[in-house]
Amino acid sequence: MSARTTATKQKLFDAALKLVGERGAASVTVDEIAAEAGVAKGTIYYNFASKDALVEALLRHGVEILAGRLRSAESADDSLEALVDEMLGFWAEYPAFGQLLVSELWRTPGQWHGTLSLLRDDIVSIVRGHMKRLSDAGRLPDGVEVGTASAALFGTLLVIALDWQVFQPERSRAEVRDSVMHLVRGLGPAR
Amino acid sequence: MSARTTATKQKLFDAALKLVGERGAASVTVDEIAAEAGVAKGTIYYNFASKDALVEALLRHGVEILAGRLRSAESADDSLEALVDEMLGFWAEYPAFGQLLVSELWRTPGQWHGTLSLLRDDIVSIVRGHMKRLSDAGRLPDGVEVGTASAALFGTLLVIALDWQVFQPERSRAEVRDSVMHLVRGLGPAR
DNA sequence: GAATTTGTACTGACCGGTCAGTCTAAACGG
DNA sequence: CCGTTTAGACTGACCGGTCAGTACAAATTC
Repeated sequence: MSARTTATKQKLFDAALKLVGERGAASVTVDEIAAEAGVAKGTIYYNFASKDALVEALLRHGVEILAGRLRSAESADDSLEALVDEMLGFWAEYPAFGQLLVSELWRTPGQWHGTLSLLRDDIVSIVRGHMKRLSDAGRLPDGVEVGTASAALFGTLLVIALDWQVFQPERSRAEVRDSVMHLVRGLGPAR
Repeated sequence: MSARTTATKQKLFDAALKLVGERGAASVTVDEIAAEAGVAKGTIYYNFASKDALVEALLRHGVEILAGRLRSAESADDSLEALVDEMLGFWAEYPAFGQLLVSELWRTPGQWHGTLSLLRDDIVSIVRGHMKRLSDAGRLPDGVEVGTASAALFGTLLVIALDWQVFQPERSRAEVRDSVMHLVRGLGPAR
C-alpha cells in the first residue's frame, strides 16, 4: 500500500468518524463522507468494497489505536489511575469513536456485532491483564472478580467519558478522572 | 383517545421498540414496524405525525415507565441496593429500550438530543434525590458529590445492564447487582 | 506505464409520506 | 325496529425523492 493510499484512507477515516459518530452509520451518506474528506466518491469504492466495509475498517482502526495506547500506558505506569486516565484521554481525543462504539456495541444481531464482540474482547482483555497484575501484587481488595470488574470498568469509562463530553464539557480530564476513582472506590455505605 | 387507539399505539410501541432497539432507528423502515405490529402503514401515520415522532413518543413512554418504577421502588426500600436492583430489573425487562437509549443519548446534534437531555435529567434527578437522602442520613461516605455520582451511576448501570444482556446473559440479576455494588464500593487499592 | 484519483453521469432498489377509499359502531330520525 | 348519517380508525397502492453502487474516460502521481 503506497503512502498516497494510506493518506487517502486516513482522510476517509477522519471524515467518516466525524460524520458517523455524530449522526450514526445508517444516516450518513457515502456522498457526504466523500465531500467531507475532499475526495471523489469513486475513490471510496476504489479503497473499500462497500460503505459497511469502510465502517468496519474504521472500527478496527479505532480499536487498534486504543489498544496501542493502553499497552504503552501500562508499561509507563501500572496504576489504576494511569489506566483510567489514558482511557479518558483517548475518548476525549476521539469522542466520535466513542459515540460510534456505544451505539453499535450492544446491538444484538447488528451487522458488526461479530466484529465488535472481538474488538471488545481485545480491549477488555488488556484491562483484565492490567487488573490481574494489580490483583496479584495485592493492590486490589480481596474478592474483586477481575473478569467482571474489567468489563464493567471499560463500559463505565466509556459512558462516563461520553457524558463528560456531551453534558459536562467544562470539566477537566483530571477532575473527571478523580470522580471516577472516587466513584469506583468510595460509594459504599459509610464505614 | 379511544381504547382502540390506545391498543394500537401499544402494539406500535412494542413493535417499534423491538426493531428500533435491535437495529437502530435509522435503519428500520416504517413498513417493517407496521408489519411487526400487524397494522397497515397508514395506521402509523394516522397515529403519529412522522417516523421521528413515533420514536420520540417511544422514548418518552419508556422513560415514563422507568421513572415510575424508580419512584415506587424508592418508597418501598430506600437503600442503594434497591435502586440498583430496580434499574437492573427494568433494563432486563426492556433491553431494547436500553439499546435505543444508549445509541441516541450521546449523539451530539441528533434529532432527539433535546428531548433526550430532558429525559436523562428526569431519571438522573430521581437518582440524585435518592442519593441525597442517603447522604443526608449519613449513609454515604463523606466527599461524594451527589450530582456527579448520580449521573455516573445511571450511565454505569445502563451499560452494565446491556453488557449483561448481550455478553453474559447466563448471569442472574442478583449476581449482577452484587457485582455492581461490589464495584461501586470496593475497587480502590487494598486498604 | 501502472496504480490511483477525479468528475460526472447514471441506475435501480428502497423508503418516507400521502390519499382516496373501506370498515364499523354508535347516534339519529322516523 | 330499521334505514341513514356521522365520525373515528384503519387500509394499502402509489408517488417522488434519496442513496448505494456502477461506469468510464481523463487526469495525476509514482
